[in-house]
Amino acid sequence: MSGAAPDKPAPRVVTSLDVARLAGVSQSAVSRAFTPGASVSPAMAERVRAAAKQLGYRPNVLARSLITGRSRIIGVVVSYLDNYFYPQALELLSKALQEQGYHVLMFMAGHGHRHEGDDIDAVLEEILDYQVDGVVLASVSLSSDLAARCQAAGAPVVLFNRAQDDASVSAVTSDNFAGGRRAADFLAAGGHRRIGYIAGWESASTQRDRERGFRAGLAAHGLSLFCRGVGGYEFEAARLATLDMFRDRAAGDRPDALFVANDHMAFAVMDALRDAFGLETPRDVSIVGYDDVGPAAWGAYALTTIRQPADEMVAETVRILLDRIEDPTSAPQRVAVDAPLIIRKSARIPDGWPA
Amino acid sequence: MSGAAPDKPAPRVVTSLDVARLAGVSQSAVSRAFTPGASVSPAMAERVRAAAKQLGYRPNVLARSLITGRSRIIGVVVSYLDNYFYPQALELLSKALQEQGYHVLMFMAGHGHRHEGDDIDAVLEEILDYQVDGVVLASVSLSSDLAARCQAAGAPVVLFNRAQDDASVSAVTSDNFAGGRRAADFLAAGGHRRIGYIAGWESASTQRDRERGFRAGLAAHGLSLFCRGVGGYEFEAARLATLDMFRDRAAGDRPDALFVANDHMAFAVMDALRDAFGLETPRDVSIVGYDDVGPAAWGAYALTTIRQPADEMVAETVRILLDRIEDPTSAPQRVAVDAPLIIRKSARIPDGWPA
DNA sequence: CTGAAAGCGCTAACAC
DNA sequence: GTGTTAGCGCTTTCAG
Repeated sequence: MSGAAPDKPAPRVVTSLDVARLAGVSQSAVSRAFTPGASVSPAMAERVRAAAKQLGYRPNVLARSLITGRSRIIGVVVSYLDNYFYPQALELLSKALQEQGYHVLMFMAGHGHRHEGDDIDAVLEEILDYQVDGVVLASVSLSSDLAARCQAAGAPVVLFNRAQDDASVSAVTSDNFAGGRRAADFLAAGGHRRIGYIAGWESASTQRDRERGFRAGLAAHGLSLFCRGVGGYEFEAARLATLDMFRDRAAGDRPDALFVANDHMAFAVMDALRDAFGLETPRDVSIVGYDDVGPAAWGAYALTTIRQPADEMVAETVRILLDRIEDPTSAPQRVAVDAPLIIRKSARIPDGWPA
Repeated sequence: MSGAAPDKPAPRVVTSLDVARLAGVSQSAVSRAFTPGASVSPAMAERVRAAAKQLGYRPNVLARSLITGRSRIIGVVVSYLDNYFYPQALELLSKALQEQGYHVLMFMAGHGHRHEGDDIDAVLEEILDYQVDGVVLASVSLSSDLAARCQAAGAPVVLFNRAQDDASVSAVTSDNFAGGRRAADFLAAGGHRRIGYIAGWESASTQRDRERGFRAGLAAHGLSLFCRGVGGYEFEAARLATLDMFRDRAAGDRPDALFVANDHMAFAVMDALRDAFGLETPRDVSIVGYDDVGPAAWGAYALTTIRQPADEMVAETVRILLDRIEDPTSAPQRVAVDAPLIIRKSARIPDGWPA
C-alpha cells in the first residue's frame, strides 16, 4: 500500500534454506521432508511442508541431480515425426516415463539417412552432457564404441524399432520376420500370384527382417517375389517407385498384390495406383502395409496391415530402461513383440479366412 | 595384458579438475577453455582441449546450470500428438532450439479437454522444477496466476496455437479470424448456399476465432450459417457430428458445403460422407479444412484447406522466447501469422478464381 | 591472461 | 528423528 515504486522483485529463487529458517528447522529436515521414504516424523514433515507452501518452495531438480548422480532425465532421439508411428510412440513413451517420475529430453537427429552416422555422434554427446539416466534411440542405430561411451557414462541405451547385431545394447522391435511372413501368408491365401514388394530403407534392420520374412512366407507357398521397388520409408520415393513399377509393365504383367514395408509408404502407393493408373484396392491390386498408424484406419485407405503395437513396445522399452538404471550390471535385453495382421479393406480376404 | 580380472571400472565421471591436473593448469582455465568468448590465450585453450580430449571430458551441463542460473532447457507441453499439426510443430521447434543451443524437455498434458485445467497446474510445477529457461505451451491455456508463477521463476512463457485475453503472456497463432473468413469467401464464391460448419473444441480460442471469421465472411456475402455440428477437434466426434448432421435432413435440405475447424476432423467428415451416404467431394459437398497437415496433400483426400504455417509459427515462438530470456524485462508479444488458402480438390473452385 | 577461493542448491554421511 | 558438516562439478569474483 506504500507509494513506493515497486522494484523489480529480483526473481530470486526460494531455497531449502529459506524454508528451513521459516520453519525453524535444519536444511536437512527440509530435504528429508521432500524425499519419499526418508526418516522424518509426521509432525516435522507437516511443519516443513507448511513453510514450503507458504514460500512456494519446490526442490531444484538440477541441484539434486548433482549430488545424487541421477537426473531423472531420459534422452530420446527421433528422426521421422512425419511417419506417424513415431509421434504415437513418443507420446506413449513420454507418458509412461512421466508416471515413473522421469522426463524426456528430446533430440532430433537430422532427417535423411545419409548423415545419420555423423549426426548421431554429435547428438549423443549433447545428450550425455545432460547426465541423462538413460537413452532411447528411435529408429537409429549406433556404432558399438558409441554404445560403450554411453555405458561408461552410466547411461543404459535401448534401441527402439531397430535391431543391431551388437548384443551389448538392448533393443525392442516388433517381430518383423514373423510380420513379413504373415503378410505373405495372407496374400498367398488370397490367391494372388504376382506379388510385389516395396522396400524401406535398405540399411534398416526392420526393412531387412520384414523382407526376409515375406520372402520366406512366399516360398512356403511355392511363390517368389514377382517384382520389387524401393521407397526408403519415404512417401515421395514410394510414390515414384510405384509409378516406375507399373509404368514399366503391360497391364497383364503387373503385380496383383503388393506388400509395402510400412504404412506411410502404403498410402503413397495407393494414391499413385489410383491417381496415375486408375487402379483400386482391392479390386485391381491388394495392398498390405506395416505399422497400423492412425490413417490406416481412416475410411479413405482402410489399409490392411501388420500392426506394430506401440503400447507394448513402449512398455518393454521402459521396463528394460528402468531395470538397467536400477541395476546397471543387468544384461542387455532384446525383445520382439508379436505383430498381428489387421484386416481392413485394401487386400482381398481369402475365402474362409482364417483357414 | 595382466592376468588380473578386470574390475568394474567404476563409471566415475571425468571432471574439470581431472583435466586441469593433467594439463597442469587451474580448474578455472579449463572452465574458460570451454566458455565461448572467455579470456584464454590460444596456447592455454589448446593445451586444455588436448587434455580434455585425452580424458574424454565434457562439461556437466547440470552443474553449470546450478551456478549460471540458466539450464538451456525449454519445457514444452503438448497434448495431441494425433493431430499431425503438433508432431510437425514439435519437430521444427526442437530443431530450431537445438540450433540455438537449447533443448526440449517434453511434457504430455493428459488427453481430453475436461481435465486440462487440473493437469496443466501439476505439469507446470514439474517443469519449473527443472529450472527451465522458458516454456512453450502448445494448445493449452493457463490461468493468469500460473503465468505469474512462471514469470516469478524467471521462465518466460509462450502460448503456441492458443491465444488468451491475459496480455501478460506471449502467444503465437495463425490469423484464425482471417483464415475463417477466407474459407467463407472461397465457399461463397463457389456458389454454395447451404454452408455448414463443424466446430472444434468450444473453449479453444482457435475455434472461436475461426468461427467468428467464417461467420463474418458469410455475412459479407449475404449468407449465414446453414447448420452447425461440434467435433471438438476429435476424429470420432467429428464423424458422429457429420452423421447426425446429414441423417437429420432430407437429401435436398443437406448442406452443400462444410468448413471444418481443422484438417484432422475434415478427414473424418469426408470418410463419413463417403462411407455412410455415398457423398463425394467436391461433387456432392465441398469441404474446406484448417491446418494443412501432411495427409491433406495425400491423393485420397486432396483437401482444400487453410494453411497454418508451422515453420513461421515456430520461428516466431523461438524468437519471442529467446528475446525474453535474454531480456526478461522485454514485453510479452502476440503474433498471428498469415494463413493462406491452399486449393486442392475437396472444394469446388469458383469460376475465374482468384476473382 | 591466469590462479585461488568461494559458493550455486541440494543431499549424504555422521554424530547426537 | 534431527542437526552438523562436507561436497557434488562447475563458474565466478578477485588478486596478481
